[in-house]
Amino acid sequence: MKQHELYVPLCEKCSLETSSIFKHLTSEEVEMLNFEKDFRHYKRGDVLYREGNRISGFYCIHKGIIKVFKTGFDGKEQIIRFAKPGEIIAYRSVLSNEPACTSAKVIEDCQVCFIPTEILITLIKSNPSFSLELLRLACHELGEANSFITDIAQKTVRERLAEILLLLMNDFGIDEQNNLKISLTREELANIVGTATESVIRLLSEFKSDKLVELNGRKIRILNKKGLLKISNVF
Amino acid sequence: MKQHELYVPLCEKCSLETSSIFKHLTSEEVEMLNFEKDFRHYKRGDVLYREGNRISGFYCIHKGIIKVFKTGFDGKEQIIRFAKPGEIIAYRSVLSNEPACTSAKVIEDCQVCFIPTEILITLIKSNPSFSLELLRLACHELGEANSFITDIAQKTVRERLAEILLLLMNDFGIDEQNNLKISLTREELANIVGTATESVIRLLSEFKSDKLVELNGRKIRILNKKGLLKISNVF
DNA sequence: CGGTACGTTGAGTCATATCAACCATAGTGG
DNA sequence: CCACTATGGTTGATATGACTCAACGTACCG
Repeated sequence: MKQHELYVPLCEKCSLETSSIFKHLTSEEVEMLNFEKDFRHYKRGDVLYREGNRISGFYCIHKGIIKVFKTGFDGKEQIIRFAKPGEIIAYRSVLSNEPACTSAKVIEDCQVCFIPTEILITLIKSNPSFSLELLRLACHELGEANSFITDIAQKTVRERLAEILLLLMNDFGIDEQNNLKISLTREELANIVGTATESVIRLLSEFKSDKLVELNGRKIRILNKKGLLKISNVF
Repeated sequence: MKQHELYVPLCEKCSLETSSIFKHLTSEEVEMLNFEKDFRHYKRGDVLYREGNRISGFYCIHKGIIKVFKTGFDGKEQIIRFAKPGEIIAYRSVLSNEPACTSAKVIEDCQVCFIPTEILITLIKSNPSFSLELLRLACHELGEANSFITDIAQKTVRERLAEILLLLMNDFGIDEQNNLKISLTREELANIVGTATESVIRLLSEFKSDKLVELNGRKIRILNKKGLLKISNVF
């Protein structure tokens, strides 16, 4: 633990790099954040919090990737979103004053800052620009949720899978060989799309036959973006 | 128009009755609202705004019911939520600074107050309690959206229909004969559940055979709440 | 080496969508 | 007043997308 303290990232630097919601804080407020926050490390598979928990603060991702999901009736996960560096999670439960309605699990080893509820409330009360920024964020996420609802309700699994591949490409990028940078199990893919693992596998290999993607274990190389776009019916 | 001015509801009274997000405003702020807002009437079928529009303010419902929906790829509506007296719509687009991602149409004749964007921003900047209230609202809606996503992704149409009936019962209430107070076409029901009109019709008549509901045109009488609850797999 | 987690494929089933026809109702215009 | 049209509701027949179940391969790990 001790040795980590040296590496604790400074919020002022961090927010410059990530253009995060903290960009409008005064230097005193940033200092307070630096002082009050708790820097933590997590490994793939670690759980940050679980549905039903009361949470005493929110998390700002500094490094790594986290999946935020809900557990359905029969125990099946539904992935709601991912959080990557610069993004925050668990603020929803904290602000709506409800127990967490999602769980958060590490996909890629993480470094995160934990910021207690009181600090969040203090900032909201003292800095209107920060409030507005948070509101924008929440409203933006709400818009994305609405689109997702419409997609799941109306599109076929095939369309959704194509769309998700493109979305992952936009959100996490691709390497030099056009491989998706984010690495997910087939089950996780299924849990985003909202389908069975087997269906994802079958559709992926269809996409492969159609020269839309190339598969190497969990590596997915995007060969034909336009083709996927066409299948996904996004406009 | 002139004659309506007499009937313009006062925000101070309104917010007492509906315990709306405006409850923490100062009396000067309420006065400003009263002065700046525009009181409007709409009839069933009227459209308040459409997807893609830039909106110059948000609406607070005083009377009536509005459906908020997205239009999918093939023109099919997906109902995202309803708004009833005391609730506000379109604040999402205004705050996230994006064009509307939904449309809003009147289900039951409406009286609404239209409040310009500037006023909203002014209030957020000047009154932190109001910001917090708005944040709570947005976060709460986000939580509901997340549940809805999980439901649509994982439950059968049958389960969802049962769930929606109960939800409509909670949100809009029932009359003395246990009839749902809200009156929707079969198509609208389908567009909430995310299914085909014919499927809703068939399932409703199954529910009827199973003595769970009684049907009289658009009137739906809830006969067996526990039965529906069991089908819906809500816990 | 056995165990565990993940990936793949095949076969069979079922829920749900689609297509088509038909009825009821109400509003419209000539 | 009647034909006309539009809208909503219902039912039946048929097609099929997607799920489930089951078996098996692969790889990594202690």
